[in-house]
Amino acid sequence: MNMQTKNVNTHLTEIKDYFKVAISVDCVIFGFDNDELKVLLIESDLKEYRGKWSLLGDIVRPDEDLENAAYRVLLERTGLENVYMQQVHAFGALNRHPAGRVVSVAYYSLVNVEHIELKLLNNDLHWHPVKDILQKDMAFDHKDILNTCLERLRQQIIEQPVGFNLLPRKFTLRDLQNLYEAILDVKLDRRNFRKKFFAMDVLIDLNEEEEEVRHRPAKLYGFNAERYSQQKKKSLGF
Amino acid sequence: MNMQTKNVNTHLTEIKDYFKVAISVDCVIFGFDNDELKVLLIESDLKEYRGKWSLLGDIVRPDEDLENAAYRVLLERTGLENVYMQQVHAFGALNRHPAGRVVSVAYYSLVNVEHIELKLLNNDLHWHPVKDILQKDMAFDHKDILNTCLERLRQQIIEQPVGFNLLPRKFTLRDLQNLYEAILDVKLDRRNFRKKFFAMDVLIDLNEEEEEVRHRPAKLYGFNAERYSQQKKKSLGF
DNA sequence: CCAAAAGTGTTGCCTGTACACCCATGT
DNA sequence: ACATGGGTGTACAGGCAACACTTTTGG
Repeated sequence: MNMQTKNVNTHLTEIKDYFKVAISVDCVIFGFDNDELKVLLIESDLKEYRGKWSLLGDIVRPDEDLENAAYRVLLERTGLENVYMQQVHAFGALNRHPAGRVVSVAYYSLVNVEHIELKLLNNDLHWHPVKDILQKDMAFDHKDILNTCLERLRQQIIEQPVGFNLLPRKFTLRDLQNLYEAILDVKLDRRNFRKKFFAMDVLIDLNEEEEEVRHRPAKLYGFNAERYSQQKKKSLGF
Repeated sequence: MNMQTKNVNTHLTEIKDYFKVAISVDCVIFGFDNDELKVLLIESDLKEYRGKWSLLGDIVRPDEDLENAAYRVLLERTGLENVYMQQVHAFGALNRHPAGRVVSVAYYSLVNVEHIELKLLNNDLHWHPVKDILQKDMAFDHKDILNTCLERLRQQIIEQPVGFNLLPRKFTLRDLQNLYEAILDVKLDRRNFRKKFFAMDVLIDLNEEEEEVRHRPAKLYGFNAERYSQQKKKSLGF
């Protein structure tokens, strides 16, 4: 075998290897319930990760782009469409997947848990408090992915009011503040918090109140999506 | 043309029978010269993009992770190691590559143009003012990638003093300000700019001055990398 | 001595933060 | 009536932005 041929063959083999990779998406689906930030997980079906929790993901199909794949996973698993979703990071460590080379693109999304609950029954999905799950092992490098997405979420909600996506259509200011306190793991001043959001001018006063609470009922607000998009640039700066 | 020097893009076409999906990295290499933000590009060798400019990228090999691939591209093309680099976004549109499905992970890096100049001679790389290149067509979706990375860079330098990576080891405050003004495309107040950076405490007074200028010479400063890492969290907030 | 850019402080404003009392409801 | 959380305003401090004159060098 002469040098030239050898080089060519070697190279072709290597080139073929280049295509033995797969692309997947992993979705970090955040919800907010019971004043806790939660994440939607499934038990891993790989024997290597028996009993460990896994994010929702799938291989990207030849006929769909990355975003489509992420939305598809979300739709298949939760039945939800038109959800807030954002690409966060690509994870490509060599041995991150036991079956071979799989590069995964992580997305995080924010959903209203109430919209999902019914569908959970036919499914093996479960909401987990993020604080708890971070103490445990997860499948693959999903702990890394979760941490990275959580970090991004924290950064995001102090820059833009994306937190609304986690709340029901009607909510109280206390709900909103609990959300921020849970995600950022801080205590915030009630008066200053209100001032900030009223100044942002993204709340719609629905002229309704809570009911069945044993204290003064709080007013209910909605989220003004139109004003939100105008105000994207403003920082919240906690 | 022998096999060794052939470009990967050519291989893609040749072996399209085996084709499934490939992962590549694309590097947006920023430099700062002549008071302009520049980006390092190469002329595309694909006939589809004849005469158009392309980012520096390559297929990710089976034995390297994403970051390694990006550093390899940088090393091969510029001879530089230990460069500031950051992953920005994964691009996976269906038809972004004419030879087939290639998902590309974009990285941006900041280099000191002086460290590269000599090596450019043996190469078909060229620095382009970012402002100019954004007016022109680019190969693939590289304009998107460039825009996304530029946006990230802008965000980054107002949060952390990463701009130092674009400057020589010794620089004046005017250099630093020019850098910020060029990247952010704004005019900044000289006194406030100085105050801000002195307060940040990341500048080392080298007790040296410019020479051969026909006006009062400016003092030269260095960058205190140690203090920088402590102060990462502080915002600059322009 | 002229041109050109370097260097230097103060003030007002705006934003963030700390903080305490009265109000409406259910029990 | 009481317990519980809802709703509200003010004062202080720190950070940001606006602004003009003197200094040093080369020509």
